[in-house]
Amino acid sequence: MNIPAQYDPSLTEDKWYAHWLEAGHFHSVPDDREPYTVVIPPPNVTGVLHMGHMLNNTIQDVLVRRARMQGKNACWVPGTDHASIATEAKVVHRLRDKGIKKSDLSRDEFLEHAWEWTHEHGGIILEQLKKLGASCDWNRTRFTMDEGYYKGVIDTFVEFHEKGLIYRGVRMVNWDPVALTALSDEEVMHTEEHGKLYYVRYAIVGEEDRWITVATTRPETIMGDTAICVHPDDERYKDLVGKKAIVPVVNREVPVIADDYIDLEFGTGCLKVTPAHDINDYELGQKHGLETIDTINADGTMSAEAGAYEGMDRFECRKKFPEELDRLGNLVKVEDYTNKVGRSERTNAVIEPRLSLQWFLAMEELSKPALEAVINDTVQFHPPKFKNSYRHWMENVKDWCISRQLWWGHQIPAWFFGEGEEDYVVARTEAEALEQARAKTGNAGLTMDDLRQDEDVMDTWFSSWIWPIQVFDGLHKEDEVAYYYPTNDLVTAPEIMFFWVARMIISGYHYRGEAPFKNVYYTGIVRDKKGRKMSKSLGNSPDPIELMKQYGADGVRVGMLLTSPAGNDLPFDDKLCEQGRNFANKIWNAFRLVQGWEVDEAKAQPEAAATAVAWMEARSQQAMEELDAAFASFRLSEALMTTYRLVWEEYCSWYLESIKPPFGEPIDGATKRATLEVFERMLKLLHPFMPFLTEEVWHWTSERGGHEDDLCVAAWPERAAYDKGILADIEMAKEVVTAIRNIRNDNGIPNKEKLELKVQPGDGYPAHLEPWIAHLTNVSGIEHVTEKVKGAFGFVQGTHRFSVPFGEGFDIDAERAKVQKDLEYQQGFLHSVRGKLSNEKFVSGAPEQVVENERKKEADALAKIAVLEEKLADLA
RNA sequence: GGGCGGUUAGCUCAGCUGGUUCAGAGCACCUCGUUUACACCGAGGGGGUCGGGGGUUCGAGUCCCUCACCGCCCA
Repeated sequence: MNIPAQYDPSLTEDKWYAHWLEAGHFHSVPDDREPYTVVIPPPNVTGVLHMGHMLNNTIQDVLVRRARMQGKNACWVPGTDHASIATEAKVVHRLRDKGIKKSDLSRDEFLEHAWEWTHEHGGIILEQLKKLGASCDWNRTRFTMDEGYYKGVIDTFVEFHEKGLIYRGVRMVNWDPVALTALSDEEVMHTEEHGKLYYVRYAIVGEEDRWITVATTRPETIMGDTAICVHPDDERYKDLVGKKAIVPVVNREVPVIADDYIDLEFGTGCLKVTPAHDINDYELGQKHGLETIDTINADGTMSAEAGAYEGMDRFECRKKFPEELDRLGNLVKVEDYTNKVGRSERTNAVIEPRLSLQWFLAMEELSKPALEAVINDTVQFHPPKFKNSYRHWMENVKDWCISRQLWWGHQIPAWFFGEGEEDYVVARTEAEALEQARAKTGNAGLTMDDLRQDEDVMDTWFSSWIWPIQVFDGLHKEDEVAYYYPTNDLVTAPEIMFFWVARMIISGYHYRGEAPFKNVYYTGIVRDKKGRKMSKSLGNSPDPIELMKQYGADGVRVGMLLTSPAGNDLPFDDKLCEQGRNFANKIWNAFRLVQGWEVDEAKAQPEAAATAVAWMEARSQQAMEELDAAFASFRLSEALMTTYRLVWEEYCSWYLESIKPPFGEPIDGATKRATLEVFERMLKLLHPFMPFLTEEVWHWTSERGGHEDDLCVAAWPERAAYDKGILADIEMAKEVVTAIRNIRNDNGIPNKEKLELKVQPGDGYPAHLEPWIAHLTNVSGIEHVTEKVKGAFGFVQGTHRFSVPFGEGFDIDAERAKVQKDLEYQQGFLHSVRGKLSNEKFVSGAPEQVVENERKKEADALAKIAVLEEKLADLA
């Protein structure tokens, strides 16, 4: 058998993935086992895999694979999100490239294009996840607009409407003038931007040369002003309240009103009130019964109300309008100013607050159990710091604007039959709608032609908020949802805590009476090494598929996990994947070594090997204990690191070196079997992190039968009690080995040259480790002596004194200097210990155990100092 | 403006209820090494006094106050 010296992922990964699929290892059906369920955060249907998906899905796969091996009925449901606004924007863009305007198409024609796009791109990202090794149950793949899911979304709308929780109302919404739709607050990003602050004066009616000056960042809205507002306590303007001011250019008389909403310090202390274009002004308008004049069209151009400016872009108008003000003598001054501007998350367009008729879901009552669940840890957040922002948001939750002026999505199931505010019905189907409309109007002759369905669609999140339920068709059937719901863990990004996580918890309580998952693991953002967010425009985002080609999927998975504790951003560097690849290679080579040993059953097990086997057994048990603890608290990078060190440090560097038979000689059967057993156990522990490599090696280490023998479904190793004594003993012995290696290193003594080792044993000296030490240090033997050894290197471990007699021509001065340095350190240490012990308050105040420890430290230090002083005298 | 989190080796991070040499890990770095699994390697090593200041305590990265800086969320 000739196994290549380097592991080549390209030869194994596709092979094993196909094998697992064929074996049906990822497919789940309800049975009598405990379920372990994860629903994927559905990526946008037209998206391509980026580093964020890599991180997120690697984590999910680790959790799912581990659960599967633990004997749970693991079910990871994949799928995609129709992503209403993002997808529609892409389709519009693509049509534009072909010279087609959305406005030239009918709704049906447009949707045809959108579906075409969806079918073309819909599968890509899921195929990419397979490369990563994601063990999703692909038979369960869902899409938020597939038939059953669509129906579920419509049903929720109708049901909430029947309950009176969904209502229609005129509200100030965040308007995206590019996408031509309303957005929820969560879809608006606020950034600081440089602008100007314009000071504009308005003439007061009936007063000679009396003016009132306001400061505004948005002069183009002046034509929509319907009042001037001052603070009721403001002495400067008190006498003007109740008078009228003249809006420049349009020469409209508006009242001067007073309201304590006004900030006395800002600008001039006077506010122009434009209820149509500012949320606060809108509220002021409501309160004071002001007129609303809309001067801006849906597409961001000026409306007919803007007179000569009609049709001009709002930003162009912002430049031009002040010029006219200046000519008329109304512009007092212009200052540079920095203020917060809201932009659309999707189109980056500056949001225009706009009044419109939208659908809303009343949130206050609905969200109460969802708030409680997170506060009392029924749903646990990892890391828990996110609980605070969750609470803050939930305590101030606003009604959810769920309508969007788009075509791609779930069309709102409302049909209008007249122009009156209440002239509509909400129903699951056209037939139901017609029936209801007939009843409502009392007109039995009404036909579908008399009904007009609402053009709008629902917010994307209004479909994904029922994801953990409806992927199992849980709104319509009980069989599967009863088994899989609630799911176990959700892995997602903190950015969508409000968009998605909070709302899933809300709908979970509403529909199932319990939260949809027990744990939420928040990943961080994958950044480049300079700490910048990865983005297309910066071109700093590596192509995950290329990365996997270069380092193997296992290498990339390890790379993603190495430095990303929950909630922390991940500064990504190819180096991390390289480390992952190197680790894979290390495991591969450990396997090559072990596999290559010929066994001689007649050979007795050497003592050193017996010691090593006992130690490795205990050490791997201890590591499993640590691993379980790390998983229990979702510290996955720590879990990986524990495994990494167990394999590389303990198994490869210490264990294998201590059982290696001399060159060309066979190994005894007992040692070989034990070595393979631990190795296979480690393969199991590694499998969730590195599924491909481990499955490959697994099939090399033993004869494997059918699919049920795959590592993918092998039983997770059982924990057992272990010998802590040998762990401590070996730690001491390792120090001895290192000390001798140091003597060789410092004095240029080759490993091949045998050394003598003498020891004056102290209390609890583990003599049984001597063969192990001798094996690793190439000493001819370990001799017990009762007196100090002259002419030797020396070191102390615990109370045991070791000596290595000098060979030919060693550097006595260097040795003396080293001993001197050591001595000074010990003296310093003794001094600090005695400092504590001579402190009356310490001795009386500290617990007995602590004081006792200090006394022991003192004794040890004294012993060491005595040895070192002797040594120094010896070397003089 | 409100809220939250952070500041520990060159980098990324551990460090739970204050007390064993607790100052740790991985990577990077330096020295040595062509020993028959692996140079995608091995052995060894240097490096931080825990952002600044103050306090509580016998004792503080670990608790409290304060300042500075950074990040995130919300308005």
